[in-house]
Amino acid sequence: MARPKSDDKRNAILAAATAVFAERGLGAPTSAVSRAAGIAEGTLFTYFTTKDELINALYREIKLELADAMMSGFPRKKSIRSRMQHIWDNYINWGVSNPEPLKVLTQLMVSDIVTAESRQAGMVPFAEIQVMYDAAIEGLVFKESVLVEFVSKALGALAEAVMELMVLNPQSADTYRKAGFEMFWAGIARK
Amino acid sequence: MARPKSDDKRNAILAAATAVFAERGLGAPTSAVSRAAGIAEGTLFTYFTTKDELINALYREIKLELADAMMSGFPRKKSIRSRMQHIWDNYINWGVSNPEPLKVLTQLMVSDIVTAESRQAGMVPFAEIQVMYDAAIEGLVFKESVLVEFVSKALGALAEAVMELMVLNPQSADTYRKAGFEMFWAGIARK
Amino acid sequence: MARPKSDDKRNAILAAATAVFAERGLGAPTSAVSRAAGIAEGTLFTYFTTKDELINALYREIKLELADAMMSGFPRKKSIRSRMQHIWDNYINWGVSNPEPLKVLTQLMVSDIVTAESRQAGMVPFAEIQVMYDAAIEGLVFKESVLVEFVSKALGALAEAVMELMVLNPQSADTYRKAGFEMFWAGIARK
Amino acid sequence: MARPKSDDKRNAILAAATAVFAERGLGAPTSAVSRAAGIAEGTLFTYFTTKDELINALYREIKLELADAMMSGFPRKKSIRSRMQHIWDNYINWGVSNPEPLKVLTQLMVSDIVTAESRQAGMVPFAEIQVMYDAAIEGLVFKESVLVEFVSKALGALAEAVMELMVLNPQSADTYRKAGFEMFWAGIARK
DNA sequence: GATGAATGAGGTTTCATTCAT
DNA sequence: GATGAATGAAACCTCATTCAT
Repeated sequence: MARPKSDDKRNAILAAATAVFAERGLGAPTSAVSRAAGIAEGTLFTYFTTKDELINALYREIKLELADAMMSGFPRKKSIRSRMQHIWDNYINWGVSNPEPLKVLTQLMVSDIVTAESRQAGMVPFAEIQVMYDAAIEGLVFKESVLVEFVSKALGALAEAVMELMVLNPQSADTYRKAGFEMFWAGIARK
Repeated sequence: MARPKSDDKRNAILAAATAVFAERGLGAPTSAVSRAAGIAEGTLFTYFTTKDELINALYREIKLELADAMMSGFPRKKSIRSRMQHIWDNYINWGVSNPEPLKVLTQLMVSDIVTAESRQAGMVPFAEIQVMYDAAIEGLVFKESVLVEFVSKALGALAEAVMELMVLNPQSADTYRKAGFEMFWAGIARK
Repeated sequence: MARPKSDDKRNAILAAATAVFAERGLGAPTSAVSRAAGIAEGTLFTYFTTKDELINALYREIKLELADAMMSGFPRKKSIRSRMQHIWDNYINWGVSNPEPLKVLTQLMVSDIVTAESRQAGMVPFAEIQVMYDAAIEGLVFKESVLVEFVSKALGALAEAVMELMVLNPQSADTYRKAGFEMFWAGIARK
Repeated sequence: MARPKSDDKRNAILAAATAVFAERGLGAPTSAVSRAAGIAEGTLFTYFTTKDELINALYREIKLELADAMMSGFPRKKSIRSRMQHIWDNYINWGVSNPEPLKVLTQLMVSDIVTAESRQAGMVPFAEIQVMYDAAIEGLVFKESVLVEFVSKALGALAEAVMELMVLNPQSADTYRKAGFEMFWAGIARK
């Protein structure tokens, strides 16, 4: 089935789903999504044959947006630490300015509805970051015991923790952001 | 006095709920839980008036088990680092040997069904750990910029990340565990 | 099965049922009745094998109370009109001072749960009134076209109407009561 | 524009509800209603969001039909007595030829499910009758002690009583009908 | 393609009744 | 006899999905 007519409509559905799922959880009815998108209940299903498919598409979409945000202005020529800091800052900034996608992503990450394929696909746009990790390991920038998958996992976990704290205590936001990155870098970097 | 409400049955329901929710998510039907517990559909509701109440009770229950696991053999007399390490190791061990409660807890933590009261109650058994954090900050063991809430959040986030990696790559389990704690400690400790 | 031990308990159940059904309708759960009666859920069923049986017993009970109230001080020696007036007044008084039984009775009268037998039984205590009606017809006190069953039905219908109005507009209570009886008597009596 | 919500279907549901509730009481399951209406269980809820709403709609519907029946051919130019007689006869005729709506209406009238708003709405189509009552009182056709609300209440109560008797003893139907109206009129009219 | 009424399986919860204690 | 936990059949209602318009 070729791509349906209107990309606008598809995007409206994805945006609506983000808002609705953020507020009511993934269990929210598709009717709420279509209403928020300003389309008929049935129309949703010409763009996504199934609620599960919508959820998987949403996962990939948010991951893509996140990757975009993290890579925008990526300082390819600067030091590993600078690049790392760039990723960290952009991630945090994105999360803080996009609380709904962040909240949905959090739920998506622990949901069984998201398939292995979608998770795979969600990692693709982060390829460049992976490449950097590998280079950093090969270039002896990271401790020898550190494994690539640990780097990204730790960064993600710490960033999420920091974002949650920032939301709870906005006045300490900068302290959290700095402490988080320091912990990350001290745990990764050689010496 | 008729049959008393049995704690065994209550526990059976909680155990069944853990297994069912771990496999099918919090959206799993209560009928699946009662079937798994070996009781009639209606019986579940003499122990928990509502599905939401069951979920909240389950949250508190798992938190309690986790606290038990983390505090068992807690070396009150040893150094902060040792005590920290103890908590870290026990948390990781508990998670690895209790994958179902861990999975359910992960979902519970991002679910709107768990009330603020339950979250409050879930923190009570961790009071001793909080006390230790405070002492460590006052005793200048932690960096001056570190805030208490950051300590626990970071520990939790890193531990979860490490556990996930351990499940995915069991052969690197020890490397992850060690790297995780090192990152945590380096990010927290003075000097 | 012989009459169970405690008549007190049986009466407590009946009284509780009156209160509960008056407030929540006949659809109210038996558990609410037993709670109001201060007994265990199961105990109710040693006194009434079935909810339907309880309801039928309640119907007969209320009818009996009503008959008692209506016949107390019945002026057997006075004129038909006086005796009629007595019945009318006592009915109205009973209804006004016993709103709960009245409300339940109203529901009982249109409910399919009350069997033909119960309705039959409910009429027995009113036998003396029936006798009076017959005598009045034979004695040419009533119009020749008036049929006995019409007399009692009309009295009941008008009395209920009057009671409802009295509850709505207590300040016109006496006007209603008087107008009601006048209508009844003028419609029944010869000349 | 998809299938429009059909009035036919709405009416079918209302008709089915009348039949089902007449036979089994207001406690009858909605599934019985939808089955009788020849629609799916869920469809009922696209027309009435709630069972209570269905019941309230049914109340207003029956009241409307009744008003229609009572006012058809209303002799606006004739005497008060003639108009009163018209209303009486039409009410009785409607009740006798529509036993199911009558039975349901009887239950509806004592049910707590019917809201104050619905009762208010149910009175609207009877406005013209009210106007006539007022005129009759002002024009000194009624006794001075008679209050408007008593007129309608008494008429309703007597008519219902008469209808019940007619159903029980069809061969005395005319006697009841006549006696009923005479009682009503004698109780109301001056002289 | 868009619409939204129709569908019916399935979900949570209630409740009359039973029966172990 | 009294108790109240246990039972499981409904009950009402929701919702993903289909399909007539």
